[in-house]
Amino acid sequence: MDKKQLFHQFVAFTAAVHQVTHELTQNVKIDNITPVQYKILEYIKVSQPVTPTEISDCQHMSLPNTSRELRKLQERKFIKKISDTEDRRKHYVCLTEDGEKIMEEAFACIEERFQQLIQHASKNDLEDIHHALNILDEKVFNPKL
Amino acid sequence: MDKKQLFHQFVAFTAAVHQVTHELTQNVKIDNITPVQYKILEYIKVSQPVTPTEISDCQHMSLPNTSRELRKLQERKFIKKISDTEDRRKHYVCLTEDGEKIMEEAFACIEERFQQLIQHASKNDLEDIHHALNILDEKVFNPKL
DNA sequence: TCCATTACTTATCATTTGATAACAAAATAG
DNA sequence: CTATTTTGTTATCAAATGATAAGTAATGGA
Repeated sequence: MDKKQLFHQFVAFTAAVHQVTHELTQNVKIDNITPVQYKILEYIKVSQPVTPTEISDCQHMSLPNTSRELRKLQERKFIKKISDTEDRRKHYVCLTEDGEKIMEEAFACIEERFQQLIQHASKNDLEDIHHALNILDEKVFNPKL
Repeated sequence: MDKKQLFHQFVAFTAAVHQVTHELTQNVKIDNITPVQYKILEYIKVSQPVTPTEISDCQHMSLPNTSRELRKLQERKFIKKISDTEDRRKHYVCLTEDGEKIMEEAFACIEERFQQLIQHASKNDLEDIHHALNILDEKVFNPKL
């Protein structure tokens, strides 16, 4: 396996991944939420509780801009902030009940589309996919130091 | 393999893919080019010649906005337009020599980072990765109808 | 106690991006 | 030939995002 060739395959693959994730998420239309706000909610949903600094790092945006978007999400009652009892500079961000509700709906919508995507896969195919995801995760996308 | 479980693995995987592609491309800093413009150039690079309509569809942006960005890229001599001799409404967009140059540099930069990412992979690992990419492409991301 | 650092907020401004209307030219269908 | 459709452009406006300066409060170290 030539490493150069593998790179080209990798590029094509990531392009396909971006394309498909776009298709899966495009019809998730939460009322008046911007793409960046959705990304933040998605991150909170799977990682809560998180601090603004973690969101900032992970979503590649500055802390002031993160703070602004969090304020908007808080005003709309999708998230809440709890300050750390140890270090009172820190704030933990969580979804509210409303926030949980809309994110569960969003994920359900994405899952439905995902299931359509693999509807024709056999039991063996599913095993293969599972295994392939593991391999790539382990050897490329989540390399253990 | 439970399909629900597979979905969760899929979500985590795509998040990791986005994260890694961001890291691979983040230090590609072409002088004064916006993210959207870079995306367009990347698409032209791998698919040229392409029409504005194709770019518009593929990059999920309106034709007027596509046209605007193409004009800017043309003003900076990164791309050129050639009209179809058959159907003179159509314009084929290609990279100029300058455009080719900057995109080759960009890809070289990304490839370098990619090679770092897999530097510790054995010959067998590379085979595994190659195979895993094929499986996923075939069964999930480029499903043949 | 004083100073530096960390975590976060507020405010402001510029740029990028998205949305839409109006238009022109070429092709195509009736 | 005329009407419609396709392909693309220009112009304009609103909204989202990015960048930066300045400030607050809590922590921790000298």
